[in-house]
Amino acid sequence: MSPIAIIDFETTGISPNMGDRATEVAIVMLEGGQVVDRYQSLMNAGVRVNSFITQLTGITNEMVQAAPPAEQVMRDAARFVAGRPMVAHNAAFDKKFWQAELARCGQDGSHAFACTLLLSRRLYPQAPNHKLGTLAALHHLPSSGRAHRALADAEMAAHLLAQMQHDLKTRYGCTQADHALLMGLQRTSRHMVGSYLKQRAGA
DNA sequence: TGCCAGGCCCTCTTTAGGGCCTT
Repeated sequence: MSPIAIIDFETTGISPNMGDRATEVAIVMLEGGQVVDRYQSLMNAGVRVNSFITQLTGITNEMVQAAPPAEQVMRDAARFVAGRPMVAHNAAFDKKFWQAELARCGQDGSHAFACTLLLSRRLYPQAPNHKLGTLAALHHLPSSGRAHRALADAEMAAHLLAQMQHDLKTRYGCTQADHALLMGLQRTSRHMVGSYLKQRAGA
């Protein structure tokens, strides 16, 4: 199965349209249910990090000021992804920052994003909620660092995706739990999930 | 200091409102 790039951004806020910028990015490459490669870097976009964000993430102004320029980091990140299909938890958020930060260095960010939040709502409707930490605890996924740091969250999302691929194979008989199947599943109404997966399993 | 977005999804819905999720 071809690799999938799972990405997570730490940022100064929730909206690049309102001037928020990325402070850290991590990308984990998942292949055959295993993490096979990682990229992580803080980045300096020349903006201040407020106290709420520092408390949430542990990322300080000093850390950001000492980091490489955002454009350099984003070029490296794009090179690392190399056009592979992408996944994030609440992908609408990370996709916005991926596109906004790449646009600042004149690069195209129109990658196909699958979303573990949307997929979780379809595969695990019984979950108490669909926060990344809750789902990781629910599935007894390994944790590898402080939550709300990019690499730890990207790895957690990668483990969640691997769990989903496993469940798609063992519970629903989907032998090809690839990115195309995930994109189709997240576009499927939750009432149609069973018939969609049955159709894909038989394909 | 306090505030900001936006797509998805549910329901006491569809000519709408509000919670969830991300930082």
